[in-house]
Amino acid sequence: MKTVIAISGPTGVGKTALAISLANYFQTEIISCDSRQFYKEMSIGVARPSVEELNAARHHFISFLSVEEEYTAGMFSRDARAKIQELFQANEVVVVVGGSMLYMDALLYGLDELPGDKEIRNALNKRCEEEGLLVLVEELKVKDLEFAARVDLENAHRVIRALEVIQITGKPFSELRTKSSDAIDAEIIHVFLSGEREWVYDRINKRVDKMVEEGLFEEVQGLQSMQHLQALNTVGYREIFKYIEGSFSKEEAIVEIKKNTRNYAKRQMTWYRNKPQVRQFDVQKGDVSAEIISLISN
RNA sequence: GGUGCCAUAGCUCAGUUGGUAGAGCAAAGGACUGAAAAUCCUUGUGUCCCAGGUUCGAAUCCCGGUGGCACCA
Repeated sequence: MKTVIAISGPTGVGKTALAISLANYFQTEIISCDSRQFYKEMSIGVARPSVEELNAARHHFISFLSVEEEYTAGMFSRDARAKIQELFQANEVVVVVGGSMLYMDALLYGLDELPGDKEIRNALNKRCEEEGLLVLVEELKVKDLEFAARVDLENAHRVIRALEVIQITGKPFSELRTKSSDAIDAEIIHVFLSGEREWVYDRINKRVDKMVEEGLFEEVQGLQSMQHLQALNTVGYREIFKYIEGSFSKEEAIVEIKKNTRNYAKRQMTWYRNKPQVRQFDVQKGDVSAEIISLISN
Protein backbone atom coordinates (compact mmCIF):
# COMPACT_ATOMS: atom_id res chain seq x y z
CA MET A 1 0.00 0.00 0.00
CA LYS A 2 1.18 3.45 -0.88
CA THR A 3 1.58 6.07 1.83
CA VAL A 4 0.66 9.74 2.08
CA ILE A 5 2.44 11.68 4.80
CA ALA A 6 0.33 14.75 5.53
CA ILE A 7 1.83 17.58 7.56
CA SER A 8 -0.50 20.14 9.10
CA GLY A 9 0.27 22.77 11.69
CA PRO A 10 -0.10 26.40 12.54
CA THR A 11 1.65 28.90 10.37
CA GLY A 12 5.36 29.27 11.07
CA VAL A 13 6.14 26.07 13.00
CA GLY A 14 8.45 24.64 10.37
CA LYS A 15 6.23 22.52 8.14
CA THR A 16 8.19 23.31 4.98
CA ALA A 17 11.54 22.20 6.37
CA LEU A 18 10.09 18.95 7.66
CA ALA A 19 8.39 18.24 4.34
CA ILE A 20 11.63 18.73 2.45
CA SER A 21 13.55 16.50 4.81
CA LEU A 22 10.95 13.72 4.49
CA ALA A 23 10.72 14.11 0.71
CA ASN A 24 14.47 13.75 0.46
CA TYR A 25 14.53 10.75 2.77
CA PHE A 26 11.85 8.94 0.75
CA GLN A 27 13.14 10.27 -2.57
CA THR A 28 9.76 11.70 -3.41
CA GLU A 29 7.90 14.92 -4.14
CA ILE A 30 5.77 17.40 -2.24
CA ILE A 31 2.13 18.39 -2.69
CA SER A 32 1.67 21.84 -1.21
CA CYS A 33 -1.68 22.41 0.43
CA ASP A 34 -1.66 26.12 1.05
CA SER A 35 -4.57 28.02 -0.44
CA ARG A 36 -2.61 31.24 -0.75
CA GLN A 37 0.70 29.87 -2.00
CA PHE A 38 -1.26 28.70 -5.04
CA TYR A 39 -1.06 32.19 -6.48
CA LYS A 40 1.92 33.38 -8.44
CA GLU A 41 1.38 37.02 -7.49
CA MET A 42 1.69 36.23 -3.77
CA SER A 43 5.09 35.46 -2.37
CA ILE A 44 6.47 37.25 0.67
CA GLY A 45 3.15 37.61 2.47
CA VAL A 46 2.26 33.94 2.17
CA ALA A 47 5.73 32.69 3.11
CA ARG A 48 6.20 30.88 -0.16
CA PRO A 49 9.20 28.52 0.17
CA SER A 50 12.47 30.07 -0.96
CA VAL A 51 14.12 29.20 -4.27
CA GLU A 52 16.58 27.02 -2.36
CA GLU A 53 13.74 25.18 -0.65
CA LEU A 54 11.86 24.75 -3.91
CA ASN A 55 15.01 23.30 -5.46
CA ALA A 56 15.66 20.98 -2.54
CA ALA A 57 12.59 18.90 -3.41
CA ARG A 58 10.05 18.98 -6.21
CA HIS A 59 6.96 20.95 -5.11
CA HIS A 60 3.53 20.91 -6.73
CA PHE A 61 0.64 23.42 -6.45
CA ILE A 62 2.80 26.42 -5.71
CA SER A 63 2.48 29.56 -7.89
CA PHE A 64 0.37 27.79 -10.48
CA LEU A 65 -2.61 30.15 -10.47
CA SER A 66 -3.28 33.83 -10.92
CA VAL A 67 -5.19 35.64 -8.19
CA GLU A 68 -7.73 36.40 -10.91
CA GLU A 69 -8.62 32.72 -11.32
CA GLU A 70 -11.32 30.97 -9.32
CA TYR A 71 -10.18 27.91 -7.45
CA THR A 72 -11.91 25.86 -4.76
CA ALA A 73 -11.28 23.12 -2.24
CA GLY A 74 -13.11 20.67 -4.50
CA MET A 75 -10.98 21.50 -7.50
CA PHE A 76 -7.86 21.18 -5.39
CA SER A 77 -8.95 17.83 -4.02
CA ARG A 78 -9.49 16.49 -7.53
CA ASP A 79 -6.30 17.96 -9.01
CA ALA A 80 -4.09 16.95 -6.10
CA ARG A 81 -5.46 13.41 -6.00
CA ALA A 82 -4.70 13.06 -9.71
CA LYS A 83 -1.18 14.33 -9.13
CA ILE A 84 -0.68 11.94 -6.24
CA GLN A 85 -1.82 8.96 -8.34
CA GLU A 86 0.67 10.05 -10.96
CA LEU A 87 3.46 10.24 -8.39
CA PHE A 88 2.53 6.81 -7.03
CA GLN A 89 3.53 5.33 -10.39
CA ALA A 90 7.13 5.78 -9.34
CA ASN A 91 7.02 6.43 -5.59
CA GLU A 92 5.86 4.57 -2.51
CA VAL A 93 5.39 7.74 -0.47
CA VAL A 94 4.12 11.23 -1.22
CA VAL A 95 4.41 14.17 1.18
CA VAL A 96 1.51 16.61 1.51
CA VAL A 97 2.14 19.77 3.48
CA GLY A 98 0.21 22.92 4.25
CA GLY A 99 -1.84 24.90 6.67
CA SER A 100 -5.14 25.08 4.76
CA MET A 101 -7.36 22.83 6.81
CA LEU A 102 -10.37 22.52 4.52
CA TYR A 103 -8.17 21.87 1.51
CA MET A 104 -6.12 19.30 3.40
CA ASP A 105 -9.21 17.47 4.62
CA ALA A 106 -10.83 17.61 1.18
CA LEU A 107 -7.73 16.03 -0.32
CA LEU A 108 -7.19 13.36 2.34
CA TYR A 109 -10.69 12.50 3.47
CA GLY A 110 -12.86 13.60 0.55
CA LEU A 111 -15.68 15.99 -0.10
CA ASP A 112 -19.26 15.13 -1.07
CA GLU A 113 -20.07 15.71 -4.73
CA LEU A 114 -21.82 19.04 -4.52
CA PRO A 115 -22.29 21.56 -7.29
CA GLY A 116 -21.56 25.26 -7.20
CA ASP A 117 -22.68 28.23 -9.21
CA LYS A 118 -21.01 31.58 -8.82
CA GLU A 119 -23.91 33.49 -10.36
CA ILE A 120 -26.48 31.95 -8.06
CA ARG A 121 -24.26 32.69 -5.11
CA ASN A 122 -23.76 36.28 -6.20
CA ALA A 123 -27.51 36.68 -6.46
CA LEU A 124 -27.94 35.24 -2.96
CA ASN A 125 -25.26 37.56 -1.62
CA LYS A 126 -27.08 40.49 -3.15
CA ARG A 127 -30.35 39.37 -1.59
CA CYS A 128 -28.60 38.99 1.75
CA GLU A 129 -27.42 42.58 1.50
CA GLU A 130 -30.78 43.96 0.42
CA GLU A 131 -33.26 41.80 2.33
CA GLY A 132 -31.11 40.74 5.25
CA LEU A 133 -29.78 37.41 6.42
CA LEU A 134 -32.95 36.61 8.36
CA VAL A 135 -35.00 36.34 5.18
CA LEU A 136 -32.55 33.78 3.81
CA VAL A 137 -32.56 31.90 7.11
CA GLU A 138 -36.37 31.63 6.93
CA GLU A 139 -36.07 30.35 3.39
CA LEU A 140 -33.54 27.75 4.45
CA LYS A 141 -35.83 26.59 7.26
CA VAL A 142 -38.58 26.00 4.72
CA LYS A 143 -36.38 24.23 2.21
CA ASP A 144 -34.14 22.24 4.55
CA LEU A 145 -35.16 22.28 8.19
CA GLU A 146 -32.68 19.57 9.10
CA PHE A 147 -29.69 21.57 7.93
CA ALA A 148 -31.09 24.78 9.38
CA ALA A 149 -31.15 23.10 12.77
CA ARG A 150 -27.49 22.13 12.47
CA VAL A 151 -25.84 25.10 10.80
CA ASP A 152 -24.68 28.34 12.39
CA LEU A 153 -27.54 30.56 11.23
CA GLU A 154 -25.56 33.71 11.92
CA ASN A 155 -22.91 32.70 9.43
CA ALA A 156 -24.05 34.09 6.11
CA HIS A 157 -21.50 32.03 4.15
CA ARG A 158 -22.98 28.78 5.42
CA VAL A 159 -26.60 29.77 4.89
CA ILE A 160 -25.91 31.04 1.38
CA ARG A 161 -23.94 27.98 0.35
CA ALA A 162 -26.76 25.69 1.44
CA LEU A 163 -29.32 27.74 -0.48
CA GLU A 164 -27.02 27.77 -3.50
CA VAL A 165 -26.83 23.97 -3.59
CA ILE A 166 -30.56 23.60 -2.95
CA GLN A 167 -31.34 25.96 -5.80
CA ILE A 168 -29.08 24.10 -8.24
CA THR A 169 -30.11 20.57 -7.34
CA GLY A 170 -33.66 21.05 -6.13
CA LYS A 171 -32.79 18.82 -3.19
CA PRO A 172 -32.22 19.61 0.48
CA PHE A 173 -28.57 20.31 1.26
CA SER A 174 -28.60 17.89 4.19
CA GLU A 175 -29.68 15.08 1.87
CA LEU A 176 -26.60 15.60 -0.29
CA ARG A 177 -24.18 15.93 2.63
CA THR A 178 -23.85 12.21 3.09
CA LYS A 179 -20.13 11.91 3.77
CA SER A 180 -20.21 9.18 1.17
CA SER A 181 -17.00 10.44 -0.38
CA ASP A 182 -13.94 8.31 0.05
CA ALA A 183 -10.64 9.07 1.65
CA ILE A 184 -7.68 9.01 -0.67
CA ASP A 185 -6.63 5.51 -1.69
CA ALA A 186 -3.47 5.21 0.39
CA GLU A 187 -2.34 4.81 3.95
CA ILE A 188 -2.58 8.25 5.51
CA ILE A 189 -0.14 9.38 8.16
CA HIS A 190 -1.50 12.74 9.18
CA VAL A 191 0.52 14.73 11.70
CA PHE A 192 -0.12 18.05 13.32
CA LEU A 193 2.97 20.00 14.27
CA SER A 194 2.77 22.40 17.12
CA GLY A 195 4.51 23.81 20.15
CA GLU A 196 3.74 25.94 23.15
CA ARG A 197 1.38 28.77 22.36
CA GLU A 198 3.90 31.45 23.41
CA TRP A 199 6.58 29.90 21.26
CA VAL A 200 4.34 29.71 18.19
CA TYR A 201 3.19 33.32 18.65
CA ASP A 202 6.74 34.53 19.09
CA ARG A 203 7.79 32.85 15.84
CA ILE A 204 4.84 34.42 14.05
CA ASN A 205 5.69 37.92 15.31
CA LYS A 206 9.30 37.54 14.19
CA ARG A 207 8.29 36.12 10.84
CA VAL A 208 6.04 39.10 10.13
CA ASP A 209 8.90 41.50 10.92
CA LYS A 210 11.05 39.55 8.49
CA MET A 211 8.38 39.72 5.78
CA VAL A 212 8.26 43.50 6.17
CA GLU A 213 12.06 43.67 5.84
CA GLU A 214 11.88 41.54 2.74
CA GLY A 215 9.48 43.95 1.08
CA LEU A 216 5.94 42.89 2.00
CA PHE A 217 4.61 46.44 1.67
CA GLU A 218 6.06 46.74 -1.83
CA GLU A 219 4.58 43.39 -2.85
CA VAL A 220 1.13 44.41 -1.67
CA GLN A 221 1.38 47.87 -3.23
CA GLY A 222 1.85 46.20 -6.60
CA LEU A 223 -1.42 44.30 -6.14
CA GLN A 224 -3.52 47.30 -5.12
CA SER A 225 -5.61 47.31 -8.29
CA MET A 226 -6.74 43.73 -7.57
CA GLN A 227 -7.50 44.14 -3.88
CA HIS A 228 -11.17 43.19 -4.30
CA LEU A 229 -10.24 39.63 -5.34
CA GLN A 230 -10.96 36.89 -2.82
CA ALA A 231 -7.41 35.52 -3.00
CA LEU A 232 -6.20 38.87 -1.67
CA ASN A 233 -8.77 39.00 1.12
CA THR A 234 -6.22 37.52 3.44
CA VAL A 235 -3.93 38.21 6.35
CA GLY A 236 -0.90 40.28 5.42
CA TYR A 237 -2.55 41.87 2.41
CA ARG A 238 -5.85 43.34 3.56
CA GLU A 239 -4.15 45.20 6.43
CA ILE A 240 -1.69 46.81 4.02
CA PHE A 241 -4.50 47.79 1.65
CA LYS A 242 -5.97 49.61 4.63
CA TYR A 243 -2.64 51.31 5.24
CA ILE A 244 -2.53 52.39 1.59
CA GLU A 245 -6.02 53.88 1.79
CA GLY A 246 -5.01 55.67 5.00
CA SER A 247 -7.01 53.91 7.72
CA PHE A 248 -3.89 52.42 9.35
CA SER A 249 -0.41 53.76 9.98
CA LYS A 250 2.40 51.49 8.89
CA GLU A 251 3.00 50.41 12.49
CA GLU A 252 -0.69 49.70 13.04
CA ALA A 253 -0.80 47.59 9.90
CA ILE A 254 2.14 45.50 11.15
CA VAL A 255 0.56 45.03 14.58
CA GLU A 256 -2.71 43.95 12.91
CA ILE A 257 -0.94 41.49 10.63
CA LYS A 258 0.75 39.89 13.61
CA LYS A 259 -2.50 39.70 15.55
CA ASN A 260 -4.50 38.29 12.64
CA THR A 261 -1.79 35.73 11.90
CA ARG A 262 -1.85 34.65 15.56
CA ASN A 263 -5.64 34.34 15.40
CA TYR A 264 -5.32 32.24 12.27
CA ALA A 265 -2.78 29.96 13.94
CA LYS A 266 -5.21 29.55 16.83
CA ARG A 267 -7.96 28.51 14.41
CA GLN A 268 -5.63 25.95 12.87
CA MET A 269 -4.95 24.50 16.31
CA THR A 270 -8.66 24.38 17.10
CA TRP A 271 -9.40 22.58 13.84
CA TYR A 272 -7.02 19.72 14.53
CA ARG A 273 -7.47 19.45 18.29
CA ASN A 274 -9.09 16.16 19.33
CA LYS A 275 -9.15 14.70 15.83
CA PRO A 276 -8.44 10.97 16.33
CA GLN A 277 -6.97 10.50 12.86
CA VAL A 278 -4.33 13.19 13.43
CA ARG A 279 -1.18 12.61 15.47
CA GLN A 280 0.03 15.58 17.49
CA PHE A 281 3.73 16.35 17.52
CA ASP A 282 5.47 18.95 19.64
CA VAL A 283 8.30 20.30 17.51
CA GLN A 284 10.01 21.75 20.57
CA LYS A 285 10.63 18.24 21.83
CA GLY A 286 12.51 15.73 19.79
CA ASP A 287 13.10 15.02 16.11
CA VAL A 288 9.71 14.80 14.44
CA SER A 289 11.25 13.68 11.17
CA ALA A 290 12.83 10.61 12.78
CA GLU A 291 9.60 9.74 14.57
CA ILE A 292 7.60 9.85 11.35
CA ILE A 293 10.17 7.75 9.51
CA SER A 294 10.02 5.12 12.23
CA LEU A 295 6.21 5.14 12.01
CA ILE A 296 6.42 4.22 8.36
CA SER A 297 9.11 1.56 8.55
CA ASN A 298 7.04 -0.34 11.13
C1' G B 1 8.71 75.22 44.24
C1' G B 2 3.16 76.72 43.20
C1' U B 3 -1.57 75.63 40.93
C1' G B 4 -4.77 72.50 38.19
C1' C B 5 -6.07 67.78 36.05
C1' C B 6 -5.50 62.50 36.07
C1' A B 7 -4.64 57.35 38.49
C1' U B 8 -10.49 51.64 37.60
C1' A B 9 -9.50 44.66 33.52
C1' G B 10 -3.39 43.05 29.64
C1' C B 11 -4.55 48.14 26.75
C1' U B 12 -7.93 52.56 25.91
C1' C B 13 -11.52 54.29 28.86
C1' A B 14 -17.00 54.67 31.23
C1' G B 15 -18.95 54.61 36.10
C1' U B 16 -25.23 59.15 37.33
C1' U B 17 -27.48 61.95 43.81
C1' G B 18 -22.22 57.18 48.09
C1' G B 19 -25.19 50.77 47.90
C1' U B 20 -17.78 46.95 46.53
C1' A B 21 -17.99 47.73 39.03
C1' G B 22 -18.74 47.65 32.68
C1' A B 23 -17.76 48.86 27.32
C1' G B 24 -14.44 48.43 23.16
C1' C B 25 -9.98 46.14 21.87
C1' A B 26 -6.50 42.33 23.16
C1' A B 27 -6.89 37.22 25.14
C1' A B 28 -9.10 32.29 25.83
C1' G B 29 -12.56 28.44 24.12
C1' G B 30 -15.50 26.64 20.00
C1' A B 31 -17.72 25.78 14.97
C1' C B 32 -16.43 24.59 10.00
C1' U B 33 -18.05 19.89 3.13
C1' G B 34 -16.20 24.11 -3.28
C1' A B 35 -15.38 32.16 -0.26
C1' A B 36 -11.50 28.53 4.26
C1' A B 37 -5.04 32.87 5.55
C1' A B 38 -12.37 33.04 4.41
C1' U B 39 -16.69 33.26 7.61
C1' C B 40 -19.10 32.88 12.26
C1' C B 41 -20.30 31.85 17.74
C1' U B 42 -19.27 31.92 23.22
C1' U B 43 -16.58 33.68 27.69
C1' G B 44 -14.08 35.99 31.71
C1' U B 45 -10.55 38.84 33.20
C1' G B 46 -10.35 43.62 39.07
C1' U B 47 -5.82 45.00 46.26
C1' C B 48 -10.97 50.57 41.61
C1' C B 49 -2.54 53.76 43.10
C1' C B 50 -1.23 53.67 48.79
C1' A B 51 -2.50 55.08 53.86
C1' G B 52 -6.00 57.43 57.06
C1' G B 53 -10.90 59.84 57.98
C1' U B 54 -16.44 60.69 57.50
C1' U B 55 -20.50 57.04 56.91
C1' C B 56 -24.62 51.47 58.41
C1' G B 57 -22.00 51.46 53.68
C1' A B 58 -16.62 54.78 49.72
C1' A B 59 -14.18 53.59 43.00
C1' U B 60 -17.34 57.84 44.31
C1' C B 61 -16.87 62.66 49.75
C1' C B 62 -12.50 64.75 53.02
C1' C B 63 -7.12 64.70 54.40
C1' G B 64 -2.08 63.12 53.55
C1' G B 65 1.31 60.47 50.40
C1' U B 66 3.16 58.44 45.64
C1' G B 67 3.35 58.56 40.30
C1' G B 68 2.01 60.95 35.55
C1' C B 69 0.52 65.21 32.54
C1' A B 70 -0.30 70.51 31.83
C1' C B 71 0.37 75.47 33.05
C1' C B 72 2.85 79.17 36.15
C1' A B 73 7.46 80.38 38.42
